[in-house]
Amino acid sequence: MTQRVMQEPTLLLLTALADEPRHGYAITQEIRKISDGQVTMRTGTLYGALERLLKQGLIEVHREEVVDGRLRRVYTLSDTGRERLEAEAERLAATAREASRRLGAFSSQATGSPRTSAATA
Amino acid sequence: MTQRVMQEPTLLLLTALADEPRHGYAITQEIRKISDGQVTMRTGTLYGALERLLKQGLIEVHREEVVDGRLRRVYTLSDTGRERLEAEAERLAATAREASRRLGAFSSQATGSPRTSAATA
DNA sequence: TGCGCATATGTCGTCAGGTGACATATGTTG
DNA sequence: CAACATATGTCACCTGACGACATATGCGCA
Repeated sequence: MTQRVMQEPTLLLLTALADEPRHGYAITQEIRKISDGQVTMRTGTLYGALERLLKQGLIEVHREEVVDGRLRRVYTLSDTGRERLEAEAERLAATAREASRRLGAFSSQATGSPRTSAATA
Repeated sequence: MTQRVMQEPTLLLLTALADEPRHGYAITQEIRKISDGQVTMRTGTLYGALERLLKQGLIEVHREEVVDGRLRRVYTLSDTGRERLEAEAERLAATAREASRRLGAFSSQATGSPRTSAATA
């Protein structure tokens, strides 16, 4: 099946829906909070992603409410989305761990020249 | 500077160079190992990424050797690349942690197998 | 009264980066 | 000698993120 690896903005979006349902604008605010102010999801990314994730069944429309005469859609994680987010988070953590481990492994042997010394040129 | 967030294949590539210098094909094999057999980096991604990362100064040509009459380039992480990888790994870990935390917060009220119990009104 | 800002949803063109298919060449093994 | 691992490389295509723009309401304040 080899599905494409989820990108971070998408992952942040799903994370923003992990604890409770939210509507679009609230999601952008939540993402800013999650990323400690580092990531501002533009509406172009947001609404495109929402549509895509709906189609993929990772999120669902929790309810629709009318506020000030305008339709507001509140989204929620689907069961599939929840499972997927769990898997992605785990995989991401593993990748990050491995990167840190290797970086640490290197710095521990300090400036040791790589085993394979210059073999011609 | 608002640089684009690094994608996972790129991060895996840098990780594959974190402990010791490697040439292209060795990198793909290492990535497979790192990802526990889940990610196979195609040559299209690989050589494109290598060129890009060279241009960005995140990796360097460690040495060039001639094997079987063919040029083989061995790449290594630059100091910048090492710092960048550290930062990315940290950020990734934080994101993954936050996702898990929120998922956990939710599942604490609905622990057990993810049932399709649509309690959502 | 109206100006700017936060809130709020949405569209569209552009672009970076990843994917998959293809090309090419040597060494090894059955 | 066929098939496969090793090895480097190109290219067209597509997805998804980005940035700019459009639009509309409520609210504070000058």
